[in-house]
Amino acid sequence: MPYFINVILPIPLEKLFTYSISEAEAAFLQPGMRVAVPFGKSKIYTALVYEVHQKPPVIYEAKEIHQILDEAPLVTVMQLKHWFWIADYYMCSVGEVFRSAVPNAFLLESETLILKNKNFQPDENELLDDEFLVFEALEHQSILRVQEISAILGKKSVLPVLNRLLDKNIIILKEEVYEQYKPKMVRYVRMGNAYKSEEKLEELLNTLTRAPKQSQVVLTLFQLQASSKKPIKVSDLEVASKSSSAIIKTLIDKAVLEDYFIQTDRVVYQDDGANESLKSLNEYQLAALKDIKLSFEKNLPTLLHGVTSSGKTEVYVKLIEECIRSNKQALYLLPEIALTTQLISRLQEYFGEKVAVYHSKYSVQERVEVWNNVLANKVKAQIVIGARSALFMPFADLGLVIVDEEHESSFKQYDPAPRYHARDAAIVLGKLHKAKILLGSATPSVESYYNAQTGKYGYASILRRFGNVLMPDVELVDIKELTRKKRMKGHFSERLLEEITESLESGAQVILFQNRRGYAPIMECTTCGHSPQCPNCDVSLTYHQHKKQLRCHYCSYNIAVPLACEACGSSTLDTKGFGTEQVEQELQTLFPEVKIGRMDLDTTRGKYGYEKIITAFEQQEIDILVGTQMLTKGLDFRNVNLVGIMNADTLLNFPDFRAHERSYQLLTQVSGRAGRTKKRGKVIIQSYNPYHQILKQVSTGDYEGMFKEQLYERQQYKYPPINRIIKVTFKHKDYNKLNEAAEWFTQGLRNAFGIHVLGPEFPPVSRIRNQYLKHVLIKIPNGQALGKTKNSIKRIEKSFNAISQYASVRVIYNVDYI
DNA sequence: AGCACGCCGACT
DNA sequence: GTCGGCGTGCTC
Repeated sequence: MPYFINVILPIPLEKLFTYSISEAEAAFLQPGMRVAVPFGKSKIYTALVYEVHQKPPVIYEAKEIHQILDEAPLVTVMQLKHWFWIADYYMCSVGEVFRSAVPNAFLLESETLILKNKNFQPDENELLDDEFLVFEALEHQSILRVQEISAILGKKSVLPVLNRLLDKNIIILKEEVYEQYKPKMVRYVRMGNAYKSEEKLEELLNTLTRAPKQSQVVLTLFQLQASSKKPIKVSDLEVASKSSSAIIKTLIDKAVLEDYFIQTDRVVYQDDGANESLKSLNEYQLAALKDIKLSFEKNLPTLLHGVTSSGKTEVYVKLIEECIRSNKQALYLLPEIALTTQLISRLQEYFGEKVAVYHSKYSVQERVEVWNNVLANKVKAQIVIGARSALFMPFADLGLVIVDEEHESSFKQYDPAPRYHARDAAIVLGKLHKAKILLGSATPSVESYYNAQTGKYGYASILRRFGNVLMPDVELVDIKELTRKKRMKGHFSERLLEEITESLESGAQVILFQNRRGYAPIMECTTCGHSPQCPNCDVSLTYHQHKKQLRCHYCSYNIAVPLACEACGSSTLDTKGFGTEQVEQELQTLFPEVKIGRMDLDTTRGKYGYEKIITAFEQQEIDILVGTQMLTKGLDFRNVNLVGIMNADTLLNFPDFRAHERSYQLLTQVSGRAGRTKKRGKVIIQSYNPYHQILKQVSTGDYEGMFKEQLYERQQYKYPPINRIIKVTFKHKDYNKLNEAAEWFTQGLRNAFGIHVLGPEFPPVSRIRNQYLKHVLIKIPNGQALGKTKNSIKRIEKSFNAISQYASVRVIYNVDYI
């Protein structure tokens, strides 16, 4: 009786693939185990077993699997269920979910190796030049990679040569699969077998009298062994004996010492014994906690609306504590940029090594370790804290899901697929596990607040700051008037400068917010009006003074700053607009004595770039910190009492229906950085339009007002949360083909959904990396069945792809587009 | 998505 | 004449 498995491959194809297996393999394999399978003509992929069965495929012959990679399932059945939900809801393949859900190290791929055929002696004279080169290389090195052959021959196309050699029986090809994950081994040392007895040892020490360094090492090893029974690390021995690795190596070579390896975990928690007990909650936190629990009893996901600095984290900690007490796992999701050492070490103080961190800056191996620990339901990974991808951990028994900064748009993955919203996917995950779900924010998204109002979510709030610190005093400054009267110093109003001076004099720190990096977004010739453009994208190049470059923020194209206008040749180049670099520079001119730091994408590269700036600011080595929206998240600086927003208008005028909501959130969050201790903080918002409703709502902390207004507008224009939206993007390098294709597809959509289809339209940046883009928005009324709608869209796509000239146009779906 | 196959222009 | 450009179709 034949056996088969259906597997998930990490590729963007809708279907599962069927492979044949032996009876023994069928008895062994379970859903969630990995197998290596041949795919296409030459590739071997890692696939995940979805089901084992006995139904032979009808229209094709199933290939055999290459090998089994796991002894036990790596992925749980619950996860598979969750993956299928994500694939279905966000309109992508399960394979794509698979690809982004597991650590990269689990997805080994094959590499073609070229080996010499030892059973065959060719006549060298019959070989062509390039064939001989490869043959000769194989005489020296028995295994070659395709890439190496390409280097030997000095050309790219090696396949024809390899095929000829293959025909002549000179070489054999081998697909090698390799595990990327190697457990970390620590090297230990002990005495060699020959020297275990005391007399031998004495003999040894006598022979070593002329090698004092070596005998020192041996003696130190004895001391170390005497003081502790534990194995001795080579590195420890080296330090303790004040010797070098060369000396130890000599001893190992002489078999006096012997080294050996033990596997260890890379992620080591340093317990400094400062297990701080949880601060007791104040009355407002307690009240919120009570409300949360009431709503948990009704099995509702619950929104915790707590103003900035109200102590939401303490409430989370209480809930986590209860969760782990009942021996369940907890998931704590945060936006990437809020995952600071500050917060992690705080949690580790409470929960010690039970906390596992999972995010993109961790190495492949570290991620594998967290994965394995969660899968085995180990105590040391009972609490997983991480950015959005942490929700893909293989939880065995999840009891609590917390999504902090719930409103953050970075929870939505933009590229590549799956374009999921971590908050919503986490809610679904939580429901699968029957876990408690808490969303927290100082400025909830309109969606979540709406859900709380309509009873889909429970609701709890903390509307006081911790320790009764007052909300900051927000002052709006009209820079339109001031600019007209020429009373601005660069981009600073007098009011802002006054406040900065005052703050610095009182020894406090200042944060300045400008949501644009670089020096100026545009460089322009004042003679002819020409501005340098990116050759690959439809944008002006941004001027970065620090590096004396013009850069494209979309494709990283860059050139040196030109001395003269490339269009008319005049040297009248000027800049338009301003970014963080310029703010920093002006500030330095205005306050020459003051230390200024800048925090944006350009200064936070590298694993610890971000940390360094934050630490410097914390330790008050920096007086004024200029930055982009990176500043907004979860940073807790005690000594900041002034926050300045250089220009609120770029935010407000962003062409998107969420621009106002987002401005409110961003401005409120930045403002929240001011005055976190006793003294009341001050916020200055500069704007050309200080009478804007949103700015007023920010200054009075009127969330409710903002929400009502936004909801009204969304109702009027049929946007979320009233309707769902799916954004369809078309992408192609040929402008005309893209237009035609988008038009064709949209017509199909209009036939199906009528007026609920908007577009096609070019986005503000209509070409990126030489690919033109066009968007279509589909609004789906609440009553309309989502599944059916998606099916109709997929049907339209099918007939679209059947038109050969359109087939090369990429179609990208973004469900619940943000 | 890869990757092979196949058909066309530009160079040793 | 080959090399490599990319358009097309397929993957159990």
